[in-house]
Amino acid sequence: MDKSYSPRDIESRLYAGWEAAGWFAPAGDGPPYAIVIPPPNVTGTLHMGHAFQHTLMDVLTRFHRMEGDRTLWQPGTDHAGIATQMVVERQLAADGKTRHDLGREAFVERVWEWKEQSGGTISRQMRRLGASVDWSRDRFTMDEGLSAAVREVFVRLHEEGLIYRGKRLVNWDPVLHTALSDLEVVSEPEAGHLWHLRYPLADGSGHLVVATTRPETMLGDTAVAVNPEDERYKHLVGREIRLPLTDRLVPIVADEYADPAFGSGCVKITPAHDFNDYELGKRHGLPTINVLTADAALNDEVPEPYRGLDRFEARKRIVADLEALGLVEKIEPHTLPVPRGDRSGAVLEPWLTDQWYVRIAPLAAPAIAAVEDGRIRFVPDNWSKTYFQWMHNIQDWCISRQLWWGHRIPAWYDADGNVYVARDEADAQAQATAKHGTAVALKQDEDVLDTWFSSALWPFSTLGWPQQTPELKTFYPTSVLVTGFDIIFFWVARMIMMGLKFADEVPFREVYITGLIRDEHGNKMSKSKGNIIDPLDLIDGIDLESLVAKRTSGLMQPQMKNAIEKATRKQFPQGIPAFGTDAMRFTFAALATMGRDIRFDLGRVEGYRNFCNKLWNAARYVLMNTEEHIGDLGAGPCEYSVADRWIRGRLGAAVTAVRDNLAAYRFDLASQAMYEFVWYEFCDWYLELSKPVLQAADADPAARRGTRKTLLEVLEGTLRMLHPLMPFITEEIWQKVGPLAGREGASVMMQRYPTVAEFAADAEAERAIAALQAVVLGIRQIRGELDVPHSRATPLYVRTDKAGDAEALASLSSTIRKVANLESIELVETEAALPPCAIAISQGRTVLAPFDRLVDDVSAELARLDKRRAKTQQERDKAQGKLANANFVANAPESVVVQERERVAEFERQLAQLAEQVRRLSAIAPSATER
RNA sequence: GGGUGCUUAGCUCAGCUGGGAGAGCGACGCCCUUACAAGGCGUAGGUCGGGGGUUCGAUCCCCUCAGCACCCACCA
Repeated sequence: MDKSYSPRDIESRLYAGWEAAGWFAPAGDGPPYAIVIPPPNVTGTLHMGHAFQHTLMDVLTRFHRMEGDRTLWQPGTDHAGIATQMVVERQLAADGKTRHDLGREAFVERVWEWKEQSGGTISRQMRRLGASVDWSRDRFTMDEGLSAAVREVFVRLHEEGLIYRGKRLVNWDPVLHTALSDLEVVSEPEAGHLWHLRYPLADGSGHLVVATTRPETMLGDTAVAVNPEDERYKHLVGREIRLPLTDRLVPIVADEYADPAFGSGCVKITPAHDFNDYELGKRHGLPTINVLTADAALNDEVPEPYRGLDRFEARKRIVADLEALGLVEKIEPHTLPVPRGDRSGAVLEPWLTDQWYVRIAPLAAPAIAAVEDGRIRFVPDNWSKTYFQWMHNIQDWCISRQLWWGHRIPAWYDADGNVYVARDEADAQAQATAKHGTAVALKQDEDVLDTWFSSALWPFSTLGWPQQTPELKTFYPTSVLVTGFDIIFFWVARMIMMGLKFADEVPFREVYITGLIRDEHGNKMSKSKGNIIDPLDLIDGIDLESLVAKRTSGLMQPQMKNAIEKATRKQFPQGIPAFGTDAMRFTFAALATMGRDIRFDLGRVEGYRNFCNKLWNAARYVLMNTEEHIGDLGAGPCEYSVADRWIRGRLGAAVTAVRDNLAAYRFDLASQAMYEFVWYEFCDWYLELSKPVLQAADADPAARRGTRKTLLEVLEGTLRMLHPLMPFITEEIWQKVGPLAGREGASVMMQRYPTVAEFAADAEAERAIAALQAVVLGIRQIRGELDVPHSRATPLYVRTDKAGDAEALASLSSTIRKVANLESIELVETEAALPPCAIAISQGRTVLAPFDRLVDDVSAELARLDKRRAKTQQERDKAQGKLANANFVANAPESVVVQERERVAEFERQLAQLAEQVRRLSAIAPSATER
């Protein structure tokens, strides 16, 4: 093995082997365990959020596979309607073309081509992550099977009256030319104005002042509203306004919607272009006058001079014209929420169009109940509140999109405008023929469905629904969904509704909501901020120039380039080193704390890269000490030392901790348990304790065999424990260690996950090693604080009050001497007869080393002792203070009081010892004490 | 307006049902001890955001204030 771990050479080789062997597919007859992947955009690339979530899903998948579960991680991709269509349209735009130049059929063909061309990227990247998805079951939302599921659901919902078509006000994107659902609207406050306009009364007796942020919509006004309780205007209700710039007379209506405290208390009402006005218009039977085109320019409903003007152009013109007429009272600056499309960024318009909707309340009720009664559990639980809040206020879902890329709505129209919803055209034709008594020409609806419509079916459509496939029976409901909070409404809620409706069961038992990966300053990672880190660059590394180029190319706002370049050069002066997949995965797991966003810290990755290296070198040590002796292992009896028995038990404890934490989705604590066991117990202690046995010339062969066996078995068990988090390095090492440890099988990934039964605790060994550790830590502390090198050997005296220490230390004395570099170790009853010593005190034990063997000057030791004294005194005073409180003694549980008393006694003992020590040392160096 | 988080060491974060404040990175000192300098050993550093309450006892429970972040709603 090489001296340091280099992930590059091994990772892709190992993955290819696993995949070729078919080990990612569900196997065996254990209990089913299934996760469906949140399908990434088929034309997308992997970002940090994917890498994070995929890591966690893979940890769960690999763990359950090793448990013997029939484990399926279902992969697939999403057609991502708008996003994908936009990409291809942008490509066309580069050639100066639009999709209309190609026509629908050719355009869709072109998108399929792009999908074929770029669709493999995300799969390749997932392979680099080690994701053990069952590629043989890879699905795409526009596969024929999944498309059939979409049509089936649409038709059934329509049959039940849960899908309807209607002319309603929708969020219209005038750039993309499509309707959007409420969820696709992002409203941010933006600076604007409030125009106070004078609307003359029809009888010429004066005017009302209305305040508006959208003066251009006035041409579509059909009323002015005042509050019914507003004394100022009560008498005007029912009278009319002469709408400026038009000839129209509009009524003054009374409605609660008008807030007397806002502006003048009068509101202009434009039912065709405002959601609130639309509702008000319905209440009052007002006409709706649509004054906008699909491009959000003024249409022919408005007076001639304004026709064809863009909405913002029209705004200027109308305000100017009103000003000329003396009808503008004042203009105030005003901050208002501006609705924009989440993809296009265009300012949206409420616009009257025919759209398809899902009547959602009947679907929402059972979905709410499923979470309320615990059939679905959110982790962390507080996300269920978010879910409930949205579900209780849910609005009908606009599912039609005026796009070309997506599932075409399965509805056909005849010449009379009758609609036939059907699974296919033949069925629609049959319906039409029945109605008309003869075959008629039909035309399919031009619209496609919202991408999330097909995503909502993902947990069962990928398993073959509506066929009752064996996979569906086995793996539905799936075990857990791992996803981000940002798509709880878009996706999670809708899967629950559709799953309950069509698969008769919840789609998953648990929903683990991950935090969002942010940069080191807590900012969202985004291309435009230039703070993106490509997960593959963490794995393979990247030099500074390439990183800068990557971050500054293709920017939407080129003026950001310099700032981004500067920040990047400052943050990564050396670029990013190659950390390897396992280090990155371990980092994600370690950062996966509950309910919190994650600031991605490169320092952590480096730390876990070092951890990989540590494991690698520990394995080197084990192999160096066992490989040549493998034949001897079975050649005679084995004798297991205290340390051997201890480390087995410690591994068992770590396994328990990992299992418990994985069950609770505490990936952070699971990774911590792994880290601490490997580094602090296995490497720092056990490997050191094994050296005296293996290296001493006179060691007992049986003891050597015991230690060699333990090294192999504990390392092998450790590799299995680590494998779900660090698949590559564990596999690489296991290929050598597994067979030596007597394991059969071709891969660690197909081994059983370790159990506590394999690595049982040994209380006696724990006690003995605790004594050993106390002694070793004592002399280390003395040497460390006195700046004495480890190489300076010394005799050591130990005084102990702990039962069993004497035997333990006696039996371990040669080991301790070697590990701590001691000339001798001797148990003493009293310190009186000892030479002047440096001292280290721990609970119940005192370690002493003749200080003249360590340092020349006693003052250093006296300074040490004084620091210790101050610290100990502080602790004692604190404990004593508690006991001085009569209420504490009276009310606290007996055990707590006893514990506190014992602490005081222990501190007193230590203080006395320190004082005695000072006295003795001062005797040889009086000058030092008189300082 | 409604809701949800967060505030603990210089930085990034743990801290389970209230009883002696932890880790990683960074800092400092010593050590090239034949698995590992991507290492070993040791040390320093915190009034747990402020205030109040409950309690014998609060980082933890309650109230309140401040700051930060996010989600939903959207008074023209």
